[in-house]
Amino acid sequence: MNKNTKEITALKDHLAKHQLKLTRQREHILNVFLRTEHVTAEQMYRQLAKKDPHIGLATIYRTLNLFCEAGLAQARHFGTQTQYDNVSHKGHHDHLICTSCGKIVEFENEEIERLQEEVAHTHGFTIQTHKLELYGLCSSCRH
Amino acid sequence: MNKNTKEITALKDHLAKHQLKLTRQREHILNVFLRTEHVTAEQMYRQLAKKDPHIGLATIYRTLNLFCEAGLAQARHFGTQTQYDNVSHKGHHDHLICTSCGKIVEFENEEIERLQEEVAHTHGFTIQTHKLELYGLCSSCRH
DNA sequence: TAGTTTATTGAGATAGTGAATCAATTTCAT
DNA sequence: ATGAAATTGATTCACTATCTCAATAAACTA
Repeated sequence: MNKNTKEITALKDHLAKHQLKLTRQREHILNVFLRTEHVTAEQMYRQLAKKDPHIGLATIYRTLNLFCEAGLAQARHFGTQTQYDNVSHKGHHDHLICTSCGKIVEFENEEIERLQEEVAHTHGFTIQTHKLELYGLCSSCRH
Repeated sequence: MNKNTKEITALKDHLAKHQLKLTRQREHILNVFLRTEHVTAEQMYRQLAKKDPHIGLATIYRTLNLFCEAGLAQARHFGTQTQYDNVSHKGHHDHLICTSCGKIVEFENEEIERLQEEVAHTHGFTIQTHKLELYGLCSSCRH
């Protein structure tokens, strides 16, 4: 336990700044969330529904959105669903997604990030966040 | 007129290859679609609903998906909606999106594309397509 | 600690997007 | 022109995510 101290502190900071409260549910959802890489609200709900007393679906949605605002999670629209990525323990990362088997590989590339800043600057934009997804075939699916 | 000849031909090719038919609706939707950069099915529907006889919403969805399969359009999940981008007259392009006013600026960057290939290669992936979106504030919204 | 204020929760209702259904219609090869 | 096959459009349906609101819980104050 308590590799999560840092994240719980980050959450508490955010809550304090916005006059929000630390609830049993929020803490519970955070603990489960920190153990995953990518998760949908629905998956999270099923994961938590086993416990008793269980947590309502609306609360899962609200809390995952809260995590996004607190910088602990990042929402990613993937097909028809929204995936919430855990970005607390590692910096921002981008994704390589296999269109055949669905495998997701994360990566980071300083040079690409730098070029993004450059592009944004030439168009007068200040970047807040970005999303880069590469779709293709992984080595096993290419045969 | 008929800068669109090329695209209509591309559509006809696709239809022929898949035993599909060229209908008044498909032609009509294509003509309107080619005049736009980004559009949702709903926007397209309202755009076309003025005409008489008007075109059903289901047909819009089906046809925009058809355009994607034919390589004339590209679907992009933006928040809860799906935007269809016109990619017929220009190559693939990426987006700068203002989180305040919603303005979308397109850009292309050879160097970034090259680095993407590089990253994919080191992970054993073969890229089919990609999506790069930079979110931030445009010059007017930054004040 | 008890009391009070304020945010949160959960169950269900609601909104919205996109796809499925199917009878009527249109396309297109013959 | 004819007929097989695809398409259309109105509607229904499935699904995701948000909203509503009474009941509850958190956190501040005395």
